[in-house]
Amino acid sequence: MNRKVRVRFAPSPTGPLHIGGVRTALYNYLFAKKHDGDMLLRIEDTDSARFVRGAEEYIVESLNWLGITIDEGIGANNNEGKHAPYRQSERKAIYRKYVDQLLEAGLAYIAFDTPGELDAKRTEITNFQYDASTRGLMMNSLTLSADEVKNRIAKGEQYVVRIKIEPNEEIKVQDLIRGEVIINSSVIDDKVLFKSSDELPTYHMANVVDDYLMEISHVIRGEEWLPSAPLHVLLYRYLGWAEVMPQFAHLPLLLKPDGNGKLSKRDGDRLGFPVFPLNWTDPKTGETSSGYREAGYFPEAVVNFLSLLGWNPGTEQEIFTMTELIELFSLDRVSKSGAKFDYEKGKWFNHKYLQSKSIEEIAGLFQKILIEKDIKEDFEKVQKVVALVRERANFVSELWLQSSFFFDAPTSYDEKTVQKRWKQETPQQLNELCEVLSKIENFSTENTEEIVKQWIADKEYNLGAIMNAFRLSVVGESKGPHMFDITEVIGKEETIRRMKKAVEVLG
RNA sequence: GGUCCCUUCGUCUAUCGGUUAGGACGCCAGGUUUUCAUCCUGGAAAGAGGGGUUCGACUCCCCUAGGGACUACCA
Repeated sequence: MNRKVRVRFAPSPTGPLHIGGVRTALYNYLFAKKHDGDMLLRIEDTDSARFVRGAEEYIVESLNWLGITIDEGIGANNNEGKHAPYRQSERKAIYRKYVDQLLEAGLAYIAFDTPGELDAKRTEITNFQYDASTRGLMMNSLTLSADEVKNRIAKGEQYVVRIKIEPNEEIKVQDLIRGEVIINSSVIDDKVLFKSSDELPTYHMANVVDDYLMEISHVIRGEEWLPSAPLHVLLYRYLGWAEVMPQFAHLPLLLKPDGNGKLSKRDGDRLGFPVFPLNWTDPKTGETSSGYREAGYFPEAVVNFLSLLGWNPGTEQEIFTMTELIELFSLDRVSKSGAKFDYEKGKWFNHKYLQSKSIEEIAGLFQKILIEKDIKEDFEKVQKVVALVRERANFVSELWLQSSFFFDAPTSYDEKTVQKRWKQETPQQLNELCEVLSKIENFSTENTEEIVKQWIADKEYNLGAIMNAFRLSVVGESKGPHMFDITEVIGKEETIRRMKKAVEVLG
C-alpha cells in the first residue's frame, strides 16, 4: 500500500513544550519532509483539569522559532485543514460516535466505580488491575442489569467507558525502530476510553480516532508510549481499522545529564541550563524557566544538536542545515537507547554557528545588546569588534565580556597583571610610546605595528615587557585580541588617553 | 512488585562476523601568540559479566547484572 506520508505532533497543553518534545516534533518533521509528506499539529487537550493557559501558543511559537513548519492543523498557515478541528476538546461529538460503536459491539462497557472505590480496591488487593479477572467484581454494565445501568445514567451518575480486553492473547506491535514487540493481553488493563464527567475521551481513544480520521501514516512518538502501543493496536482492530493502522516508531528518551532518569522540567534549573525552547512563565506561580532562545542559542544550533541526540547519518559530518537533515534523515538510523543530554556539546554547536554566520548578522544582534547597555556605536565599529572577538565566544551574549574594553576604558587594572607586568621603568617607557604613537598618521593595524616594533628594536627594549604593559594600560587586564587590532578600532586619541591614565593611576 | 524496552570511551555515537574498534564534545599535553582566548597537532579514554553458535564475535542466541519507561477517570 502506497500511502501518503502524514505524521503528527500531538502535545498536550499542560505547560511549556519540553526539549524532548521538541526533538519528537523535529523527527516527525524531518520524516515528513523527507517523504514529501504532511506534518500536522494536533492539540491533545482531553484533560480539562491539567489545561494550562498559553501553553498552546507557546508550542506554536517554539516550533516556529525552530523552523519546524506545520502543514495542517494548529499553527498551520491557514490554521485549518480538511480534518478540522485540530483541538481534541472541540471534537467531542466525533469521539462519542466511536465510543458508542464499541459499546454496541460489546467491545467496551460502562463502569460506575468511583475513583475512591478504585483506590480502595488497589489498597485492598495488591497489584489490582481492572481486567478480565476482576471486572466481574466491579460495578459495571457487565455485572449490573441493563435496567440498572439505564437507571443510574438517567439519575446522572458519573461513569466511564472501559475497553473490554480478552485475556491471553499475544498482541504484536511492529515498531520501525524496535522491530516486533509482543505483549500478552492479560497484562493490559481495561483502560478508560471515555469519561462522562467532561464527555471527553482519554488519550488512548482520542489518539486512535484522530490518527485514523486524519489519515496519519506514521506515529512517531516517545518511548514512554511503547507500553500502551498494544492497547492502541487492539483499538484499531476493535474499531475495524486494522488495515489502515499507522506504522509505529518509538523514539529513545532524552535522559538527565547526571544520574539517571528521564530529563525533566526541573533539571533545567537544577543544572543551570534550559530544558525549554523559549522562556516560560508559569501563569499560576509566576515562576520563569529559561529557554534556549533567550539563553542566546540560534535555532539552527538547537535543531542540529537535537537531531543528533538519538540519530546519526552514519558519516562523520556533524554540522547540518535543516535541508541536509531532511535529506539524510531515516528512522532506521535512530538508535534504541536513551541519550543523555550533554549541555557542553550544545554550546559547541552554538559556537560553530556563531562562527559560520555573517559578521553583519552577528553585529546586528550584538548592537542590540550594546544599546541595552546604553552604548551607541556606529555599525561599522561594531562589525570590526565582532570580527575580532567572535571566535572566542559561544553566544552573542558573551561578546560583551570579550569586547567591553573596545567601548569602555578600563576603570581598574587587574592586580595580578599589574604585579607581573608593571615595572619600575614602565611609566617612562609608556610615555615614550605615547610620543611615538602620537606621530603616527595612519593608525592602521599594520602600520602602527611596524612603527612600534621598529621603535622597540631601536631602543633595544624587551618586546614582551612593552607589549604587556601596553595591553594592561589599554585593556586593563591581560586578555584580548591582537594589540594593534585593538588600537586601530579605538583610535589614536583614545589609545593615548588610556595610556596616560594608566601611568597616572599606577605610577 | 509486574510488563516491556535498552546496554561500545565520562557524554553523543560509527561498526550491520574478520578493523591497530573510527569520529565529535569534554579532559590532558605540546605548538602558534606580546596577553587571554581561539586555532593546530598529539594523548589518555570503550565493547557490563557469564555461557553458547562459529574457523572467527562488539556484532547472532541464551542467562545474569545494570539502567530506563509504563503500571490514573494524565498525556
